[in-house]
Parts: sequence; structure tokens; C-alpha cells
Amino acid sequence: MISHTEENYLKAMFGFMDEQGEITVNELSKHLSIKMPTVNGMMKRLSEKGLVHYESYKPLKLTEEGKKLAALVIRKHRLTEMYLVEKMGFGWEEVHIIAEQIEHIQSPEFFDKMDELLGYPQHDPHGSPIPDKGGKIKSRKLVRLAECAPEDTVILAAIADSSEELLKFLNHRNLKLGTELTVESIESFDKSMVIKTSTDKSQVLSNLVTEKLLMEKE
Amino acid sequence: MISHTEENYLKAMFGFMDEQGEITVNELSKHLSIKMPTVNGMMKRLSEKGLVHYESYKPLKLTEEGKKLAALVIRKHRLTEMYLVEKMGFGWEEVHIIAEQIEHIQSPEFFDKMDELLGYPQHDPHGSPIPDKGGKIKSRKLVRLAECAPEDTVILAAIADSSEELLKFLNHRNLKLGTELTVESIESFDKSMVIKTSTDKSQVLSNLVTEKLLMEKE
DNA sequence: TATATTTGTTAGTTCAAACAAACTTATTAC
DNA sequence: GTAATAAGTTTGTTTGAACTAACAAATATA
Ligand SMILES: [Mn+2]
Ligand SMILES: [Mn+2]
Ligand SMILES: [Mn+2]
Ligand SMILES: [Mn+2]
Repeated sequence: MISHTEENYLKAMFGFMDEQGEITVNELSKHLSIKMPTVNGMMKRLSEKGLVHYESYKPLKLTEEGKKLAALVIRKHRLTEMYLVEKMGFGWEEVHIIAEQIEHIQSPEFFDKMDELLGYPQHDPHGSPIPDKGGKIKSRKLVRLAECAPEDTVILAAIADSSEELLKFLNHRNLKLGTELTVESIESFDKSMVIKTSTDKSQVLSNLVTEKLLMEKE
Repeated sequence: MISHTEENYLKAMFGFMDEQGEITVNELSKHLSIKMPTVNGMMKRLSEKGLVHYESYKPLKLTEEGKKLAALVIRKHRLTEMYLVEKMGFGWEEVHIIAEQIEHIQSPEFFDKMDELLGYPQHDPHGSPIPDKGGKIKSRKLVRLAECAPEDTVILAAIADSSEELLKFLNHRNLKLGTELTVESIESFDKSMVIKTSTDKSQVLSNLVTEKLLMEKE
């Protein structure tokens, strides 16, 4: 069996690993706010369990089984978020903290039921893909709004960081998933952007924000 | 803060204490399937935290604060069971094990939302009362079916033990909360009972079962 | 009342999961 | 190419939550 704590480590590794699927002890330590010796020790344990490839002084990698388990935790997390928003009426900015706990519930039936009641959703309330029961993730090719050029018309498809503050800011600006917008201009010195949606007046977004908005191009 | 484990101890103490509100280390140990020295140690810890009155070789008692906390865990448990049955479509025999885990979620908003969506229910799916947000429990005066006499007409109001097996048996016999039934006769040597509901044929229930069915008299 | 049994407690051990201090290896700067 | 810095590891502690073995107190039994 896998503990609550181990699930959190796997999830973090999966979520923060680089393109080669690697992450260092140091990075993981920072993301989890857990000191390096503790992380190092846990990596040895997970390696014993066949979930992590561990070699001294080398970056860490998840094994295939580790990846699958991580994806299944992420599945539980995202299904929960979707359920809380769609069926219980929570705001998208409220659900992440609750899902951090519920993702550790050991009851396949519970999550299967959520999935069924939601009609087998593909994405969570922040636009992130929900892995299937086999741990497979369908990923879309999205572009950061920061990378778009003036005149581009794109659709808000996902938020790269689901912190309460950013999501509340987006509520305030009336920017939701599915909102179509056009880039009107970009201020070169600070990369702030003027954008326009069909329903609202033009508005300025700082680069800090545009870096976090993931857009779908047509 | 109170840990997952401590919540389980408080809940068990509250649920199994006698009329004077007392329970021995030994009894608690048996109910939790945790060895006596472990229970004894935990009682000292809870006493440090002001949740238990602990005196060597004397039976244990919850403090007022301990009682309130225990009732709030029970509230989370029962609200969850009700939610799983009413809003997610689980059977009443499936929900106890899931609620054992969800009762430890730390998020008042989550349980408040359940409560609201359910319309502030008074009882869980097994007929047990749901404590209010202040930890107060409204208890009804119910009688075990085993105590009823021939000719008595009573309503099934609660199940004393929500084990999966008993609940599945009741499903099979078409006995639900709210079912009205009349005692037709009692076999004196084994106390088995013949009962009759309005919808079904007469059926025999063993004393093992009638001891677990809590009835409302008119 | 004396003995046996049950119940409760203490002491010491284990394991998971965290930490700090000290040390080693790798990387970067000069 | 050496010195300084960063990253990774080892060792030893701490705390929570479990255990066993041994002992003490309370209760039941003869
Ligand atoms: Mn999330
Ligand atoms: Mn978590
Ligand atoms: Mn229950
Ligand atoms: Mn529990």
C-alpha cells in the first residue's frame, strides 16, 4: 500500500519533472517545502518500492509504475475539483485545497461515481486534463497568452497555476475558460498586453498574468 | 490541531461509552483493535490536550470539549453518509467505509455545503441523528424490535449496527427506514419473530436481527 | 482470606516522516 | 586548475502511533 505522504511525493514529481521526465532532489524539496535530507530519504524508499529510479547524485526519475500511480492521484485530484465545482457549487478558486485532501481517499468506487455523475469529463475546472483510469493523459497543445502576437484571436483553455489569488483576479476580470479574446497590443518594455473579449471593454493584463493563461489557437 | 488518529479515538469513545459517559481502556482497545498500551498512551496524550479525564486505573471520560469534538467528527461522518446515498446514489450498505475516511477532511465549507445541499437533514441513512454544528445531538426514544410484543405496530426508524452484511440482509428482506410493520408472533425458545409489513408476506426474523432494529412506537 | 485472573501501566522497540549538523560530490567562478 | 558555492548524502534526533514483554493493581474465585 501507498501512504498519503508517498502519494504527495509522486504527484509533485510528476507535476514538476522536466521534458526528460527528470527532477532533482533540490527542486522537489523546494516545491514541497520539505528539507533535502527528508526528500532524499523518501526517494530511497520509493526506489525500494519500485516507483522511482534512484542513483546517487543523479536526477530522479519515476518508473513506469511510479508514473502511473502519480497520474492516478492526479486523476483523483482533478475529478474531485470538477465535482466540487459542477455538483456542489464551489468556485474554481476554492477547490484546490479541498482536493489536496480528498485525493488521498482510498475508494475507487467513490471516484468512479464522481466520474460517472460528471459524464466522464476530459478536463478539471482549471482546464487541466484528467488522466484516464489507466493513468493515460491526453494533452493538448496550448500556447501561453504571453507568446501571442497582436491581432491573434485565441480561446482561454487552461490556467497554468490554480492559486486562489490568480483565480479570484480572473473572476474579477470576467475571464473564464472558453472566453475568446483578441490581442490588441503589447507594451514592449514590460510585456503587458491589451486584450479584448466580445463581452467586455479592452483591458490590460500584466506579463505575470499572461504567462499563466494557456490559450487554444484555431 | 487534532490528528486523524485522535479523531478516531474520540469518535470511538463517544460512540461506545456507557450511560455514565465512561469507558475502560480495555473496552476501547477491543473496539478499535488497538492494543491496550497504545490506547493507554493515547489517553494520556488526549488528557494533556484537555479532551479526556484520565486517572490511573479509573474508567475514562471525555471532557466537555472532548465530547464536542467527538460529536463534530460524528457529524462529518453522518453528513457524508447521507450525501453519498442521497446525492451520489450509493446504497446505504456501501457508505460507512467511505465515510470513515472522509470524516477526517479538514474543511468546514465542504461539510457545510453537503448539509445545505441535503436540506439540513436530521438523520443519516441508518437513522442515526446528525449532531448540529455546536455538537448537540437530538436523540429520539426508540425501542428495539426484540422488545416489542405481538400485535405491536411500529415503524423502522434506525439500525443499531450499520455493517454491510446486516444492511444487505435488510435490502433482501425489503425492510427500509420508514417501513411500518406489525409483530404477529414470537417464538419463545429462540425469540425469533414473525412480522408483517403492508407490502410483503409475513416473514421470520431471528433475534440477532430484531436486536439491531430500532423502532418508533406511536 | 488467599489465589488466580483480568485489567491497567511502564519500559523498551519499531517504523514513518520530519528535522539539523556535518560531510561529500559536483558545478561554477576566478 | 584551484577555490568557492551549490547540491546531494549520511548520521543522529524528534515525534506520533503502533507493538511486545514485564510488572502492578483491581477484581473474581475458591
Ligand atoms: Mn488543483
Ligand atoms: Mn495531497
Ligand atoms: Mn457509519
Ligand atoms: Mn475514521
